[in-house]
Amino acid sequence: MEGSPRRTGDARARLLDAALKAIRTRGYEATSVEQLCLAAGVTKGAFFHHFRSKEDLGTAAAARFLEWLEGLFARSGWRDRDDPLDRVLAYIDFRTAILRGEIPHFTCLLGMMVQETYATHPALRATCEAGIQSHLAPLEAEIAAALAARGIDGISAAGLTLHIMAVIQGGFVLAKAAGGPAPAIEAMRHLRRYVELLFATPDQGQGAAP
Amino acid sequence: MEGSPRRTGDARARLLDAALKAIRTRGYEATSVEQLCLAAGVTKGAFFHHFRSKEDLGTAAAARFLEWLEGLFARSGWRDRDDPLDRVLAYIDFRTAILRGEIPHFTCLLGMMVQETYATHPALRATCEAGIQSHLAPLEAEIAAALAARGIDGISAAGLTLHIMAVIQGGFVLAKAAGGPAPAIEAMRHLRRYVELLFATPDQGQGAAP
DNA sequence: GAATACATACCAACCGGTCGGTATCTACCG
DNA sequence: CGGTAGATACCGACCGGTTGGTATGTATTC
Repeated sequence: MEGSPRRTGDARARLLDAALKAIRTRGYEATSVEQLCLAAGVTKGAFFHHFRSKEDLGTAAAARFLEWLEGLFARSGWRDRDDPLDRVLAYIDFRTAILRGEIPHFTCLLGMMVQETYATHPALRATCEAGIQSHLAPLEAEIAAALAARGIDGISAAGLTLHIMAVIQGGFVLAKAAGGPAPAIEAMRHLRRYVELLFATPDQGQGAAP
Repeated sequence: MEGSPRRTGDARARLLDAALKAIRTRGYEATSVEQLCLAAGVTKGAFFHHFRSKEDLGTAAAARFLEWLEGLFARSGWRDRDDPLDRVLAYIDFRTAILRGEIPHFTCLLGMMVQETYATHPALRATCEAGIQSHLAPLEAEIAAALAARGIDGISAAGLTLHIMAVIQGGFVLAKAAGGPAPAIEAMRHLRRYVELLFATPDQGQGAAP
């Protein structure tokens, strides 16, 4: 009776893990619930016990991915520096350091899924957008602090945060096209240089004459 | 010879047009050949007369998209300036100017499709990669010329081209997440500033303000 | 004994793809 | 000039397999 190895209770987690891998590899639409069940070693009954629909699975997968991502970034210690600018650069450096190994291991489930579903599954689109925003919030706070510390105005923290995320997401796209992380790494190198340049510029915010 | 308005012969073009729209809206996997036939007003027989398979349609759609894109950029006249750097900036400006209207009208079929197929359809992945490279080649040439003209080394034209494309593709991802082009426009603004900063050599003041 | 956590069996709709047939145009022959 | 053989363009019924989803049954836990 004691220590009985219960197989029950883990079906949901196994399905979610399978979903993360599958969606990051083949995308949301190309991932069928049958394949997912097969990969997770459960049956369809288990799937629809834990998820009302495939879309519901997508929502849960987005949440799970975000959890995993936040754990990863928390462990990286990118916010441990004293200077806000150093934290921003540390974020970029960590993002670059992640770019190794197999493509599905470093790409973004939210970015992939939102592209497939923005026009067809409004709920999934909103979930992905919220997830990205949630991940970006602390970065934006650090950028705002860095801008304030150097007295730079004329540049919004939100805008620069968006730009950074664009380079990251675009890097993923190019990595998939190239079959490896090289283009993404190159793009991140330029991004770092931009941030350095931006904060090194002696006098900023002269954009009076467009 | 002349004149005779033949209704036949346009099925392929209609299918391709429908495919461009559908893939840019819902993606490759979520687009079924039956939906395509319905949208194009033809039957399945016509589809499989012109395309061996759905993957073949994907290849043809990529080629068609590239054709359309090249026509668009040729008409924009971004290479008409005298200075190579101005051409690069004109490319960025045109890319920014395009960011209007409905999302499927300005996003990239190649970037979308390659993400869905990089792991499952190697031929489509290669086609998309080649298409992106083909579009980028003239931009890279202008960047190389601009770097040479200012005597800037330590920066590769290919790398900077990749970075620019990453911002563009990432902008599309964020636009789909946000439901509008605003984040993409913001990212492009930063990209332009980066290129300006990069080419503005502090000790060599070449003030060619337009 | 009620709720939870699954498994099994099943379904209608849809998927990519095939196949036999037809209408139209072109090439060549006489 | 008419006839016809062949290629091209397209139609629409059909196929086996897969899709997301359901209905029901059963073992375990609280």
